[in-house]
Amino acid sequence: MPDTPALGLRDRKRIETRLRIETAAVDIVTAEGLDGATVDMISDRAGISPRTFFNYFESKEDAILGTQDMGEVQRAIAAGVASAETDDLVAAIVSTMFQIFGPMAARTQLKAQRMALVQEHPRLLSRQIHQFTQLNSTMAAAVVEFLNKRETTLPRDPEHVAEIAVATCVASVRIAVKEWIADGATADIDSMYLRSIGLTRETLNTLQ
Amino acid sequence: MPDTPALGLRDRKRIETRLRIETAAVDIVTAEGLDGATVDMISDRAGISPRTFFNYFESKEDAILGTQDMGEVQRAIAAGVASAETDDLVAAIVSTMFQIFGPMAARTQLKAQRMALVQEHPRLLSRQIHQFTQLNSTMAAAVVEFLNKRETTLPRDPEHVAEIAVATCVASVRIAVKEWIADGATADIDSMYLRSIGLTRETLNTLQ
DNA sequence: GCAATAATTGCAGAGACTGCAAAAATGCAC
DNA sequence: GTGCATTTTTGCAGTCTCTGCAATTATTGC
Repeated sequence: MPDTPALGLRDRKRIETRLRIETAAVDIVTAEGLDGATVDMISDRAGISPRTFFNYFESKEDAILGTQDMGEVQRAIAAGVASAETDDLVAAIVSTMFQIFGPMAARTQLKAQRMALVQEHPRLLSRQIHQFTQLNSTMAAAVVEFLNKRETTLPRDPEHVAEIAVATCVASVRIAVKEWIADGATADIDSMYLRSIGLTRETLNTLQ
Repeated sequence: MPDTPALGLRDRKRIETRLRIETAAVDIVTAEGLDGATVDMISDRAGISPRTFFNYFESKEDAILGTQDMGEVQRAIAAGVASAETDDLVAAIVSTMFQIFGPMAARTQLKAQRMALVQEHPRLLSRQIHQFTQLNSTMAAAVVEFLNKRETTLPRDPEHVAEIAVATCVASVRIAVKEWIADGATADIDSMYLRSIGLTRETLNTLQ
């Protein structure tokens, strides 16, 4: 780990404010529904002005989803797939996703609450899919790297094959998470991971 | 084909108005960009009041995408997969998609223009993905049917495997279309279909 | 033609979001 | 701690999307 550059008061406050907004957003939407929650209400509970809300988030939906710095996540994903120790592509993709999103998903009440909201409100799901779509190309690029390193015979069309591979794995993670939520969000990350891999394998067998 | 029940003036006008709105929306967005185009401008060109615009479409994006009756499409998809003559699941899914969306996509200038817009504007893409996501469960159900009929050994988890299978095939269709657009939208539907199948096969081989 | 039904419209209003410039908070050098 | 530069917050005015409601107009079946 590189030295944390000793965040000053200004930065710490910013992070804290951001979290306060996210929490307020999720709480109010949980209580009042997606349309019942207004930016005014959220700002009010977070103790900021409505104008400041939009300094932190582009939209109400982003605040609810807690859109984090996607650049950060992108770099983590690329690094994760590239440095995977396995030669198994499915395992490389899925485990990278779990390394990155797993801790987010399972540890805090906020994240669990948020995931439930996403299942409940199609509009949020759509926005989240949009975020993931932006990640897909990064992941696909990392997968092409992966293939370049290990396979002697590359697919004829590595970029496009990589995109489909990513779509497949992402779908299996999404479905494992969906079931995790349906089960009351009790199981641990490892079992989600295993389930996700299992689903992918079964699907491949079925499709072949 | 069942007799068309001889649409009256009222219904014909409605269909025509709907089309005028879609066309106006696509034209103006093409010219002015997604944010440059307002509902007022679109309504104006379509010769209706802004209020009427919202009688036809829930949002600006829907007008641009020309959201058609999804119930119709859902039934067509279910029927298509169920009645596929092949035993090859990938072929069944992909060819059904092409049967339904192919004619839409390739025949008219409007549709081609629309597809270009979707590639260009991430916000539209995510909205469209969202629409497809809603189709996914219908398709997945049809796939489970398909598996029930043909496979002696069902996957342990047919519903979820079906969802992932659908996601995989949809992704390959999406990417084939994307490349079709990139190539200037010149190739025919058959070559898109073959390309889509080919991509899926290559991906499966790579992932196995 | 006439009544029933459906489509269009205007209007008023809520809510999301933006640009701008003033005010407050913070960081840093002295 | 004082003063100055930089950020952050905020208020305000304004645009745009979208909704409910009630009046108006068009289509239909009789």
